[in-house]
Amino acid sequence: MSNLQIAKILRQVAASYAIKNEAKYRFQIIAYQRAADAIEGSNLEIEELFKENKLEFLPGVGPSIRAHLEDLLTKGKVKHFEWVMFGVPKSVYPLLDVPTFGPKKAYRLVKEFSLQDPKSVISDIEKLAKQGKIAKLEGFGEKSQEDILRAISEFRLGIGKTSRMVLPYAFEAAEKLVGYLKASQHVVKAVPLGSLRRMMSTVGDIDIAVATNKPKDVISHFVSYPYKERIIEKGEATASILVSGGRQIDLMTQAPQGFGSLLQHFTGSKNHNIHLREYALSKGLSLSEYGIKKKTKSGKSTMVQVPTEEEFYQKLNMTWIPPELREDKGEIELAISHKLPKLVEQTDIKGDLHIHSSFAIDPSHDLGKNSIEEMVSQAKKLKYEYIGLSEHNPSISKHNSGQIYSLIARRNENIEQIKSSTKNIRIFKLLEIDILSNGKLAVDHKSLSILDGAIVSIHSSFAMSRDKMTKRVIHGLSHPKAKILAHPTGRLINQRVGYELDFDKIFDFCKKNNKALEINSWPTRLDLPDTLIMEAVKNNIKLVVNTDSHAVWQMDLMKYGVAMARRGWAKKNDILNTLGYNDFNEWLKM
DNA sequence: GCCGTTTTCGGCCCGACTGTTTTCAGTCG
Repeated sequence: MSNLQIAKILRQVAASYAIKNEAKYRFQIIAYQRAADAIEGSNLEIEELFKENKLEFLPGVGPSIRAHLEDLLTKGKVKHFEWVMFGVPKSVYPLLDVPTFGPKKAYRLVKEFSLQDPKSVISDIEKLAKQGKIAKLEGFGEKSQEDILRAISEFRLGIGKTSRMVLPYAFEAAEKLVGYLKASQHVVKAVPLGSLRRMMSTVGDIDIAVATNKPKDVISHFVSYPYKERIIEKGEATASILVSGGRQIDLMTQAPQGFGSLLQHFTGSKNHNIHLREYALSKGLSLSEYGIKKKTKSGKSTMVQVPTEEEFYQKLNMTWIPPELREDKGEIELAISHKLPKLVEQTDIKGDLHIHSSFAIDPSHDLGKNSIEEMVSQAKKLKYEYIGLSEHNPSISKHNSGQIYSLIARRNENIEQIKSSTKNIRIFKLLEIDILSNGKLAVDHKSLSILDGAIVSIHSSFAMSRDKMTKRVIHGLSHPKAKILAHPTGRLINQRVGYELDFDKIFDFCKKNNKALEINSWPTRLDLPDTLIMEAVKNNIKLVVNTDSHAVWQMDLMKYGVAMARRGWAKKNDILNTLGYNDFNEWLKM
């Protein structure tokens, strides 16, 4: 059962509680929703966590829900869930997927019109709305009837449910909008926040905060955005629009002197904010996007505004928390005790080791677009100390091992020539080598011996059992020259989930044998994912941040890999390519 | 039902916006 399916069931339980007695089950509803959020947002498969007895490490899943999940995954049903859902027509649940429908509205309409069939309930409601029957109900009207019709039609078109954007695309979209907003003279500052600022690997909505003394003017400028499809809502301080492609953009405004609290609020994450606000409450403070409210002895409350985010956290006696950490994974406690780790920064990176040039090595996979010289020259521009050339190995179906050897040797000679005429940068002779389905490398020992090291990776036969795949990878990493496992999960964001690996075993092997895992910066890879980076860091596994560049411009993607490292709480000393040339070279030989 | 830098009991974030309403319910972030 997938994470999404499990989360959906938990949301149905929450909705059922809400339908039965919202007041009575208020906290159960929150608990089930929070558990659903946690499961949906986890990159790790719940089914696997369950098998490994690690469900308890999932925040928001306590003893009760954990026991229910165990029943769900072993028996396929849960007595307690059946009890909660008893009496709620099954036709309520499909409606919950349609925006603007919550448990109350869905239940009300299902009951009012005796709609029993979950398969047809959405079109049944659409028909009723078209017949004007919904507007006649008490509490409904023409406008809500129209809203329902639009929501259903947009739901059918997939608007709002479109796949989440990869980071660079989201940056581009946000930049375009910020540029447009800044054309208004009333905009003092405009900053993209939300998951984009936290550098999540994918971004759903684009959130933008504006500092202004004229919120009304800014909002009317915002909703006149030329690429707008429609206005979702428009108020005194905030507004939301839908742009082409079905993407939502949310805007919040705040006076410049209170902008710090808006930055904090709108950056999130939701769970970070909830935890922070609960902590503040225990100190007698109430937090919101407007500032910090303090109750005085007379019972009145005063509001303190803060212009910067640093001051916001400072007023709570906490260290400022980097946005990448704001996921409620322990950062608040550490900020209170001023013990947050110092995260790795892009300027710490001394070299990029996963570089594909256009050298005619006749590779098994795609060749780079630019020459070795061009890639090296770009590395110099980026102020790197070293670069690793790591084209794919020569195709094994087209060449025998002797031919493979001479292709690699020719590339090495080419590198040597460039080395002799190049100053201020060192070059490693690497290669990205396929781990074949039997675990052997696609290049033999003799060819490996003329390399400084090898990056190994999986590019075929993805559908393998977890056990077999783990053995395959470990076998591939066993050669002394194989030092780095590239894009370890094989995932492609929005395209495929990747293969299954037992990371406990991989970590163990890497630690004992001085191997490193790659954090691949390619926007649709971002692999390792942040949650696994966090695990790796906890286990003291060495990591390398690479771009996997196939062209000069792609070497700028390093920032995304570093962002993932930071989201995984990696410090400078967790990342091997922050080492100077000599130290890195030493490690390669280990 | 979850959770712990005042707590293993007793709390539980805070607000915007819309539609249908003369004061609020529902949904959303």
